[in-house]
Amino acid sequence: MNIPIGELARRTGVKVPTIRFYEQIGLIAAPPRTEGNQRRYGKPEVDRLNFIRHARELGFEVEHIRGLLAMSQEPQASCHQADSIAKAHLLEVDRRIERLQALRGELSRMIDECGHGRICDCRIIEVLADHRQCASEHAA
Amino acid sequence: MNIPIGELARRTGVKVPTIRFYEQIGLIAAPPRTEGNQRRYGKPEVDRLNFIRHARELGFEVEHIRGLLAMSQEPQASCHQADSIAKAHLLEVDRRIERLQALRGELSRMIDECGHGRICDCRIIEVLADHRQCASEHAA
DNA sequence: TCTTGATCCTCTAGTGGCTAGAGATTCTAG
DNA sequence: CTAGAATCTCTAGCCACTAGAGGATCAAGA
Repeated sequence: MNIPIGELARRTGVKVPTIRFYEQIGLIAAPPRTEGNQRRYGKPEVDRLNFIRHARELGFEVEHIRGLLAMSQEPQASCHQADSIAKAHLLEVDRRIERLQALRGELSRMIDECGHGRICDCRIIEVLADHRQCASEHAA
Repeated sequence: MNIPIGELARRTGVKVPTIRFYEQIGLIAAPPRTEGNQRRYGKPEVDRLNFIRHARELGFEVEHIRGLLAMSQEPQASCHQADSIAKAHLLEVDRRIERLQALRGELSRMIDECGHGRICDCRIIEVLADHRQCASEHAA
């Protein structure tokens, strides 16, 4: 315990200025300070920050994360509300997965079909150039 | 030909201010203007913008797109670079899908349990907070 | 105790990739 | 000729950081 900000950064992979930024926007609470005005953190902050980092990596917006955090910290709160928030999140997550999988398919198809030769035969470029014509004609 | 910017926007799905922005950052060339200083585009710009839009939708960064565009204009060059840009991107997409699926599982578990009246053991935070421990121990 | 160098502080400004809005001009159909 | 849609430039804003200046504090060793 009594972790200084740099150590917190090391443990969570969130950079020091970003931690201060999160405090500023109220995503994490302002921790106690030393006599000399330096921040000191505890174990809960490590968890919370790790959570935030993963959620950010997953592409959730800060506002979204605020909701998830709030939900997780009110175990006694009305189940109705938590339920509907969670369901909305689930829907959103499903949409994301769907889109990423479509994207994945397209990317990997592109890569497969790239003959590793000249640009003029490279499907990566071709596919990006025009989605609708790529299977049919390319001589005008 | 002689397409005004709004028409270009309609044909490519890229918004008017975004087209001007792309010109500003040099992603597309400054087109000729009318007497009255309005931009007029031709067919090549439509293609180029479509390429850009599609690549952006696939999540490629502008700098990557710059590279892909440059490559596409040297048809004799090797497509090795395009291939590696796309592969790196694919890896990233895979990582995202994996994490989202973990989150999805946890969310839907929560929702199930919520149906039974208890959210007091919500583990959303744990799941996202520390990826490495979630399968093993959660009683300290 | 003093010093040194790593870490910390606050503050302002910059980044990417747009997006919005003001206020003026130009184009085009009737 | 005119009305109104589209265009122009410019500035400022958005989100989620990131960088850097300039100074204070902390911990370990001499």
